[in-house]
Amino acid sequence: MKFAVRRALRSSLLELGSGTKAELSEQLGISFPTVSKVLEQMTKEGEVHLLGLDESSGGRRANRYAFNPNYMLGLAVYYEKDQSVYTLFNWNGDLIERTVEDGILQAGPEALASQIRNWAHRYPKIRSIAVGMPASVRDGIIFHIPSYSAFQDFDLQAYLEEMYSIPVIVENDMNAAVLGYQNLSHSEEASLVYVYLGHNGPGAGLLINGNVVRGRSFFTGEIGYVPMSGDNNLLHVLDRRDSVMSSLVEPDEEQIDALSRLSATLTAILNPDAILWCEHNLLPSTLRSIKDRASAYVPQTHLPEMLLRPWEHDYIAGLQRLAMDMMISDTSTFINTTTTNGE
Amino acid sequence: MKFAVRRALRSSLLELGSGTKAELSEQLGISFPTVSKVLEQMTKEGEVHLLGLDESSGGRRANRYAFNPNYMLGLAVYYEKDQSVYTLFNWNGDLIERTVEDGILQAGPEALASQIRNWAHRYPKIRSIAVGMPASVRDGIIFHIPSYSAFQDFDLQAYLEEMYSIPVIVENDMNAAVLGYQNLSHSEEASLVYVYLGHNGPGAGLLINGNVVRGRSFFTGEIGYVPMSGDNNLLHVLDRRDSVMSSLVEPDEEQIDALSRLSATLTAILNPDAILWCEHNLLPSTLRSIKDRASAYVPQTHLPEMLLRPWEHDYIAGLQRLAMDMMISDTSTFINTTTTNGE
DNA sequence: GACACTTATTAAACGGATTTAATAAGTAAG
DNA sequence: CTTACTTATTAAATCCGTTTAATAAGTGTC
Repeated sequence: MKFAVRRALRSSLLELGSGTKAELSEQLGISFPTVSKVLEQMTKEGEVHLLGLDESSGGRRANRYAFNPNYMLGLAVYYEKDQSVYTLFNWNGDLIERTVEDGILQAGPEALASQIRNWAHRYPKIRSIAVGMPASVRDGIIFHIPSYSAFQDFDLQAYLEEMYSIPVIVENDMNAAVLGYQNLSHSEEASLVYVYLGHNGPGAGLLINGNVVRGRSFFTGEIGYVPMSGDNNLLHVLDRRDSVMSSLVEPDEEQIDALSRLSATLTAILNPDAILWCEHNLLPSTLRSIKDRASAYVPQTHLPEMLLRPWEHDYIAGLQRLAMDMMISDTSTFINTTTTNGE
Repeated sequence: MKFAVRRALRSSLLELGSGTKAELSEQLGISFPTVSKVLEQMTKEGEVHLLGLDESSGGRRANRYAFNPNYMLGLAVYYEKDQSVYTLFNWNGDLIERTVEDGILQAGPEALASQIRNWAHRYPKIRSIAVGMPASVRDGIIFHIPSYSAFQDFDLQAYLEEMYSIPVIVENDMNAAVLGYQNLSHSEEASLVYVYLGHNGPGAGLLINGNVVRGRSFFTGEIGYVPMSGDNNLLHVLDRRDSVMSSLVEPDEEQIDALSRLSATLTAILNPDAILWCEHNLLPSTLRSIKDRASAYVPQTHLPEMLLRPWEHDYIAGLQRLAMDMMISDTSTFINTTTTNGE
């Protein structure tokens, strides 16, 4: 059986928005008859719609096809201490519904699963769920989570997949955010660092040549430990007052210097394409100071782009992208047609 | 035409040393008849030899095949200021011939090509050439080379391939070394940092999740710029006396501290599997001091393996691996043996 | 040493995707 | 309105690797 062709067609249609059989065949390097047959089947199943006829380019007019954006839905969720944010979206990335609930992490996996159950029942078209967690994650297993011991070493992916028979992916918050930026900026092969300076201490998500870096012991991105001048490290410098966030509204010289050193260090080691900072952590003027000062440490031409970014937005975008990736590989239509628990 | 099967057979035979048709079919997931046909062809061409019959496992005894190690040869060369090292090896990685010539970089590409010409003529079986250079390289083009302006922005790969019609790959010295270590340690997906502390200032080769990192502007691994305490950076600290190498035979406290900070920084940012140091740069006791001190900056469990390595050895191994990769994909036998008439 | 049994290899049938040919649908010129 | 030409789609033939069946080559037993 050839899901492969269908997968390829899905991602091409996603990329192009719409396409004729000839275009798709050309783009994918798959022969016209094969594309034609699979597309025919997808049309019959309702996954693809016929948009109409193209303008003639001199001969017979071609049929133009597009994905039915509501054929599958994806659910992106992230959990933080004080809130849980659910985003339901369709194939186009359009927002269908968004709700913000209270924080639920302290209640453990069951509580989390029961909130998700709601969504799965209300929208049987949900074909994938992407879950963001403030934790180290590999292969769906939560390896290191600071304050919520119920999740420690818990295989959240298997747990949820078992429960709802829908593909689930679990990802760390900063990794999801950096994937989100990658997706929004269409930089497939880029090396990116997404820096977060928040309540739980600083942290970073790393993408190198387009791939997430996790590290041998899930310690990647623990930039709080980067040594600074004297006996300090970055965490010490940033955390000298009570709240990190408020302190950086008016950062002192040493804090600016520390972030410049971090930028220079990242440049000298990785030479990334961009460093992304959360816009609620830094003022634009602060970022300018950091950039200026960093060029004292490292030749300016090698400094990456430095941008202030809306973190929640990128985070959700990353989760959406992960959910989309799973939907592209979805095989459920081959096995049987959707069985829904009516209301 | 299906090179793919042949390529797969080559790499399987390389990995296993030898195999029966059934084993190879099993290992590759390719059907027995297909394996059989291609292997038959390879035997006819001399690329593969029949070793003999296996012991019976209860029924008919199976034919065992192995690669003819001398069917193709690879040439690995690296150029440094004072010497040029040529290594000729066969499919098994056995050394066939090794010569060390005087440094030739200052003479420019033509001189280099004429030395290579010698080898190509003496050994027409050479099917690939891997060239190591103390320079930033991407796609065979030399982008940044400190003292040898004749090579600046020169497409060395195209130049040599054009000249000898043999696949050529050009790679940076530290990148080749880290690839060499990866190969020798059989760690396909590892993240590794290979640190060099030498005459031209410190530098590092980075492998992340098994892939070479080059950086947006070829600045990856320029660890001399990593900021240290006060206004120093790593280069300043190491380079305070005339020769870096001699200074590190008896490094002072500050130099040990600098290398510890570097190790801690790499750990906090990348959390790699190993950091490799050139054994001619550091004494074992120095490395122990660095390790001890690094654990003051970063929790010890997250520190990578730290090893002293024979740099030239790893460098050559990396070049050999690159040459081997090209030989596995070699297609030249298809071109000149299109007519297969019996005699 | 014939016979049953196991495994390797070879030969033939099958299937799926591609290449090639045929047909349908449209445009523009005369 | 017919004809020549262009392009899209459908149908038939082909190619290639796999699945399946048949044959060859051993081993051990009675």
